[in-house]
Amino acid sequence: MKKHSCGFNESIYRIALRIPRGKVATYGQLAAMSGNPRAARAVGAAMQNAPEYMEIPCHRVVSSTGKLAPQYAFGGEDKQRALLASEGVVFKENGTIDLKKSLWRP
DNA sequence: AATTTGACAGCGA
DNA sequence: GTCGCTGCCAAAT
Repeated sequence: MKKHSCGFNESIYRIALRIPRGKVATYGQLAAMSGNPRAARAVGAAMQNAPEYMEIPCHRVVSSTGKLAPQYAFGGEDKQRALLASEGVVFKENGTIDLKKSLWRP
């Protein structure tokens, strides 16, 4: 046994991996599931630190407003949008995610 | 050990 | 309906 990263991050990764394909979860939602409904920002930080070998679908994690991550996060919102759409996520005309239909429901 | 940053969320004008 | 500011948490430097 050894100390991996901090427990908080671990919880976030664990939940993020539970997000089914075709659905998306908000940072605040992951935060609430990990036990800190106010740690939405910490979730974002955790995602940024998320090791690639974990294969975390961070592209399925979006803001509560249905807005996607900034350009520097995935190489372009357009890219993330196409990827999510490819998985079955429903988007609105304005390019934001339709959380009404694609929000992950545990 | 302390300070600053950050891929947010919620409320108000 | 759009735009901006504040508040919260944890990690990294």
